[in-house]
Amino acid sequence: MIKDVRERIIEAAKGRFSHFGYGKTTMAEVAGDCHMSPGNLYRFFPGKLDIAEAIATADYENHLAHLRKLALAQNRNLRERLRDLLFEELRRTYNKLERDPRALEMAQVIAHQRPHFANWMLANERKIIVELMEEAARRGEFLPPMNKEETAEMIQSATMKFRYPQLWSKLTLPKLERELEGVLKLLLDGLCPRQPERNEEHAA
Amino acid sequence: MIKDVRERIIEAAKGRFSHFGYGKTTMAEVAGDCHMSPGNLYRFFPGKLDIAEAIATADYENHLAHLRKLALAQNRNLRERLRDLLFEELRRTYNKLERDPRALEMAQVIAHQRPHFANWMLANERKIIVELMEEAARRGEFLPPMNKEETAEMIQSATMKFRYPQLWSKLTLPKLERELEGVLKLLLDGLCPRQPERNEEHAA
DNA sequence: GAACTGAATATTTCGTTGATTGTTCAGAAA
DNA sequence: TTTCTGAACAATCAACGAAATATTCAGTTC
Repeated sequence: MIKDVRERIIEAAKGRFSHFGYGKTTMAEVAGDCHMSPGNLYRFFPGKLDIAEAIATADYENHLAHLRKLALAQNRNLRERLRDLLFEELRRTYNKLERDPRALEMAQVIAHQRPHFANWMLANERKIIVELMEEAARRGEFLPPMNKEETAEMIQSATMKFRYPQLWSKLTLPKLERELEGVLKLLLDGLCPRQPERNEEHAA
Repeated sequence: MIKDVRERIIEAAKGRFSHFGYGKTTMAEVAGDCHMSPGNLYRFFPGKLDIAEAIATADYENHLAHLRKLALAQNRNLRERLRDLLFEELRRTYNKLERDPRALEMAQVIAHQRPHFANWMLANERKIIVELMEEAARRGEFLPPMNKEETAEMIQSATMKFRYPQLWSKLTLPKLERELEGVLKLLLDGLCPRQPERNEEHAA
């Protein structure tokens, strides 16, 4: 049962990080779990943070595949698929933190030290939203003429609150879901019907 | 020229806070500026943080009055007034931070030590959005049947990103405005026309 | 007695130091 | 040659005493 060394390191680190937290885990411990010296870890990863990033990346890519399935589900229409997508993201974040509060520490460390990581996640999800809309167009579901990339960006903007646990301030999952439901309804249906705009001088 | 003592304290503190920052300002200095002893400050404020809160409150109530004017402007319709409102909030936050980076420190201290303060601000603005919609209904502008309180909450949810500079990550004001413009358009017009929903089992 | 002082006290912040831990690398092991 | 070790080094952290500062209050002033 010889696993790839890199994989063994990741497994060991995953166990330590989720048991004791990122900060309280030492490279020596991870190395010890793998029956190797600390120095040897650096042949496989540039540093401790990169181990955490590898763990997060693998986990996230899993999630991403799941999201893509929801976004392209055959038996559901545009609204339903967008809803499934956004709800799933919210639930995953919420449940992960609920089950394992130490996940928050890792998320924060990575977000702080590797700002590009959060951007990369957002870009991935935006791509899925675009695919979702393209698929809808292909199926003949009605969509107003629009720039799909831009629309996806706006959908993300409008649902930003549900991606940052720091903004949730004690709200329970049901309350968050109710709120997301409301935002989504507004995004899909609009507050008021289209009407001729008088002019556009404000945005300059 | 005898000003109310409380007012003089606030003025002195405002000067110190915006010059040197909240953390670098001592009660002794504020007292000195008012030609009084540190102890005397406590006859007018329970503590240092309360002086900061008083400053923020006064400043914010000013802003609020301005927002209300925009929200109820006679010569503009629902869309335009909502737009004016949300843009003004964004611009105010952006400009305040741009002009005076020390404002961020105060905002953060207050938000952290007095969580109710941020909630109070949100509630005030929500109230204005409700008034805006009620006024629109009164003027005969079309609005779909809906709970106005709840709709206002959702509008706030969807524009949360524009209230938290920490989420802006280097975006310039024009870029933020473009983004708010897009979100607003989506909120008002909707992504796709209403259609019968098949069922509602997801939210459970 | 109401307004205020300023020294005393309680709390927080700060800088230093020792210990811990991340990282490197010269060389051993295979 | 490739893989790995472990001691050396550098960066970070935690503890703790000292200084700074917020807050209190017995007493003074008017």
